[in-house]
Amino acid sequence: MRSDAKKNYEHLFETARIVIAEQGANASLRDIARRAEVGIGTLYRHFPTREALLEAILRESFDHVSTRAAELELSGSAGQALVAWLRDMVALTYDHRGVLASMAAAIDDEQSALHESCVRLRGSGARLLALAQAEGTARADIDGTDLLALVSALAWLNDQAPFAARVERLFGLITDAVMRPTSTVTTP
Amino acid sequence: MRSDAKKNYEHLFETARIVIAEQGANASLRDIARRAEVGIGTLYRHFPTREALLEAILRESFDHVSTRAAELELSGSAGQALVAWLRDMVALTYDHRGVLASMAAAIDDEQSALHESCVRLRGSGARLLALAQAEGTARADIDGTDLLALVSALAWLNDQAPFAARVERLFGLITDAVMRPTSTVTTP
DNA sequence: ACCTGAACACCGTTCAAGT
DNA sequence: ACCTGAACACCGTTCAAGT
Repeated sequence: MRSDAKKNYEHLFETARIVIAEQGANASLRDIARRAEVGIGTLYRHFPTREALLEAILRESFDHVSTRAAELELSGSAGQALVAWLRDMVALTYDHRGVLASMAAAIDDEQSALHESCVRLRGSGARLLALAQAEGTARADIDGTDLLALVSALAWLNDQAPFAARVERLFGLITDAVMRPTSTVTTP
Repeated sequence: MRSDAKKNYEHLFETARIVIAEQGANASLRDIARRAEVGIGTLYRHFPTREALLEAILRESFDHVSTRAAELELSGSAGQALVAWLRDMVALTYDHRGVLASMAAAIDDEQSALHESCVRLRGSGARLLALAQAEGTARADIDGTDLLALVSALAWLNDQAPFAARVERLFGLITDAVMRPTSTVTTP
């Protein structure tokens, strides 16, 4: 990359980070270009889709959650590890309003720049879930996609003003539901 | 209302119902006016805001849920009544993609044309919840707004393609969580 | 190689001019 | 009274013309 292009890229990236933090993941791309003082075409050259821009901005946070998840896999209690992962995921979306809708859409869309990251994230949760299920602390009738769905739903609630204050409590309710082993028929 | 105005109103209403069923609650208002073959100003005259249009379209469904809720209040099991109400609410949003975001926003916004309907809806759920709590079949640490939040979250999941197929199962999970009485300290 | 911004096809919303 | 559609201020996205 030419040095002027690199400068543009980085300035665009920092500006986008600020604007998206302010206005959420659906902020105007035109506005980002304007505030970065580059032509709109330059934004499209560096980030051909909105997802590509989001991916760049979220990459750090994604990596953070993945790394933590790998650590958590080695921790003593699989149940506690799973709850910690759920907390990490909710925190991720606290920092980035409105990204969960894009992330949800990316799960089944292999063309999306967010696809790989989201699948990887789901995988990290799925592994912790499987461990907790094997341990008997998580209910057996859900999978990694269900888990992602639940976290996404909480994140969505967090974006709705009248519900935001209740996410904490509802997080507890949902965690309870996930962490309660389904009653199994015990043969004597 | 003059007869020509009434005709416009009704045609606009039917067209909007179709377009919103097709494209969801965020369908283009311009498109609705075009398909109804009236000027865009005519749409705004009859429905000054998008919420006003949604309210008109949803009124029937709202009334249906409210009426059912009143009947359910009289039924034998408050717990079963509450679950039935939750099902009704999810069904409401099955028929009207994308309305829950507007409904959520309307809860705290007294200016919204949807405000009254949403508050009434929340009230009907809250009463059923209180009965189930009194009966001991619903957990005591949530209120009507929490209930609406949970239903809204399920409805949102239903709008996300990769999660839609799982809403049934997750409905069960969340219902389980709501219907489990919180363990209380029993004094001997 | 990269940047620019006009151009195109859309929005939501308002309001002067018409009937 | 009511309807119309141009007008305004925005989008996202593309691409010919520039350096």
